[in-house]
Amino acid sequence: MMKRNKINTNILYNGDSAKLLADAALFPDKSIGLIVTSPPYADKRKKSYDGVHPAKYVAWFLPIAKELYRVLKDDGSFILNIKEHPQNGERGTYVLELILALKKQGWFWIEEYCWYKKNSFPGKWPNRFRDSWERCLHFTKDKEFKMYQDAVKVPIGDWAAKRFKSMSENDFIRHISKNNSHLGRNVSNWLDKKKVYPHNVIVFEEEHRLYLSNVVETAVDSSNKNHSAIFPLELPTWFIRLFSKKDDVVLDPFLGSGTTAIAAVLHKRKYVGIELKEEYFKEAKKNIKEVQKIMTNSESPIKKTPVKRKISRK
Amino acid sequence: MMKRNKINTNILYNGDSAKLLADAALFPDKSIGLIVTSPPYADKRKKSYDGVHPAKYVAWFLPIAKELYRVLKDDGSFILNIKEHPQNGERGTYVLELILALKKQGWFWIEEYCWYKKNSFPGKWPNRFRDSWERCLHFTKDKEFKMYQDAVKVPIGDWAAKRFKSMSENDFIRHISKNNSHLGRNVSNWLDKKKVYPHNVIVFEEEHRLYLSNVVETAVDSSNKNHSAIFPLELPTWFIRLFSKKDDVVLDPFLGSGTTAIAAVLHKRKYVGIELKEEYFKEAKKNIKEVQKIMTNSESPIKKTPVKRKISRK
DNA sequence: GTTCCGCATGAATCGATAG
DNA sequence: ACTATCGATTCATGCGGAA
Repeated sequence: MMKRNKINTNILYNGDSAKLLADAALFPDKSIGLIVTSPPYADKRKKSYDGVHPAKYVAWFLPIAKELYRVLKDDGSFILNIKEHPQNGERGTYVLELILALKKQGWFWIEEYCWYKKNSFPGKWPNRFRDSWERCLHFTKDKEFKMYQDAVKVPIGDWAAKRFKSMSENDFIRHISKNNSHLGRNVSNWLDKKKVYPHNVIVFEEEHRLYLSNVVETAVDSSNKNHSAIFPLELPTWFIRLFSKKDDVVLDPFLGSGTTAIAAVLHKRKYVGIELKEEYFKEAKKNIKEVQKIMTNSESPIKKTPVKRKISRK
Repeated sequence: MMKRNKINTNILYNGDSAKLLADAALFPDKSIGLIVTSPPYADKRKKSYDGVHPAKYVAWFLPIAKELYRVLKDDGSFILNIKEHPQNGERGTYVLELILALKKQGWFWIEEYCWYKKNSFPGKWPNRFRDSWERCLHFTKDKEFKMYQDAVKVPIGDWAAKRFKSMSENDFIRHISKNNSHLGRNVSNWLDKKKVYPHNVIVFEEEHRLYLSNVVETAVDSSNKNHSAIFPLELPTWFIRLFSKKDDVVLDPFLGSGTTAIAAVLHKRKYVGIELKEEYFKEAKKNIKEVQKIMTNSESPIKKTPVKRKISRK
């Protein structure tokens, strides 16, 4: 029988994903429960990241995906956040080609979640509107996989979330019970109980906001600020809740400044991160350390109500 | 010089799109300004429509697309509303393959709009959530094409958030007590405020609702009710406003019960529709006739405020 | 302690200009 | 002709200061 190494967790590697992942001593077979990543997009951010030419994108990604397949547990999931940019006025096709290629590699393309980003970059062009959504592609090795749907249930939504967004829940209940007798006090129960499953369009409304203690917020903020890719904490959080449980190992082979790992730590998952650029690597390390410190001190740094900030966000 | 026939407009054909479109006497080159359609999806709705096997979908669609290319004006647009269904637990790839194949045919893939359907079909599955979005693929023949962005501008910002922020508590209470008209007093001011360009996620909120006179509503309702593909009037309307102007010719080669044509008539565009099933063809004809009748009687049957309904919507 | 208004800014894109 | 750079365009959000 083959001897299987145990994977080192809660660790960051500064290096090339393709090479590091290929090292079975570092990354044993089937040692990862969930992969969540947002790789560098093709031909973008040349200055701050290593741009990959669109025509070579699939070829560049496939060897990495092959190792991801190897290291993922059979019932694990691989979430790929990506969106093709316009090139010469039309959308590039490399993401479509990548999906087809990954399937040939053995992956099942279970689902395409739509991440609807309401605050997309402004701008105006003669041929298109602002790009306000990205693909979150869900791949698995097996058609049977772990999915913890209850972990991402949301308040019933439309009503409360949309129309009374700016009010806290308590204010909301107070107003209702004061002014509208036919809804009465049950609203409180109703709000607590009435949680529903989300759908495959992911929108981070007020109810998804994570309110963190100051230190964590600062760490997260700085992770978002200096990395050119905005990957809000809420996004990996959602998938970590949905596709992993406590103590599972979460891998991000393009960690950036650490958002996926931070989300993992906050949810008591183990993380493994890889980042090529030393600058981001160092920052990720620093940010994660901050969050870990909090986690050892407090049981639950995730608040459901805003925490007064001491430190300016600047 | 080649003699060019003029296309007959405001007409429906009961027959096969591939064959009818190939008839250059009926459909001269470059005679159509905009194509909006939601073709039968692969392998679905077998009972009510002609299902196409997923593996044969691209091959089935390409000859049609070739004729669409021929009949479309050089500065026109082709909007394809489609979404692959899960098959054996994973998403099918035929839509991806179709995009790639259409590009080979000469089409430019300008954009993929995401139609976010908030009230998606209910259901619960172990491996996926409810499917709440569909692709609206935008193809053109040329990188220069007509786009009337001002025609689809929307009131600024996100509804509820801004609205309630600027309302006094009194307004808010009155608002609640009014209950189901979410429009309090101040909101009318608010609605008149600045309009902004939308983005590439299409959500039909309250402000997009089209309030129609009773007869039109009845026609539209019945068109939606009996056709198995739910294609709300708002969807073709949005694209018709965005990519065509008055008197342009709008084609839907899979007309169903007439929604695209109804939207065209309501906006004083000319329509051409093709529908294979006689049942839908007849219904479309009836529905469109109703709407046309209204249009000759009234200048603008599109109301911005609700019209009292005489007939229950069920 | 609140709410409100103003302002900076962010995974952008196109077209023109320059090399 | 082809690539590189720059300016113009645009809006949701969160923060800071004022009322």
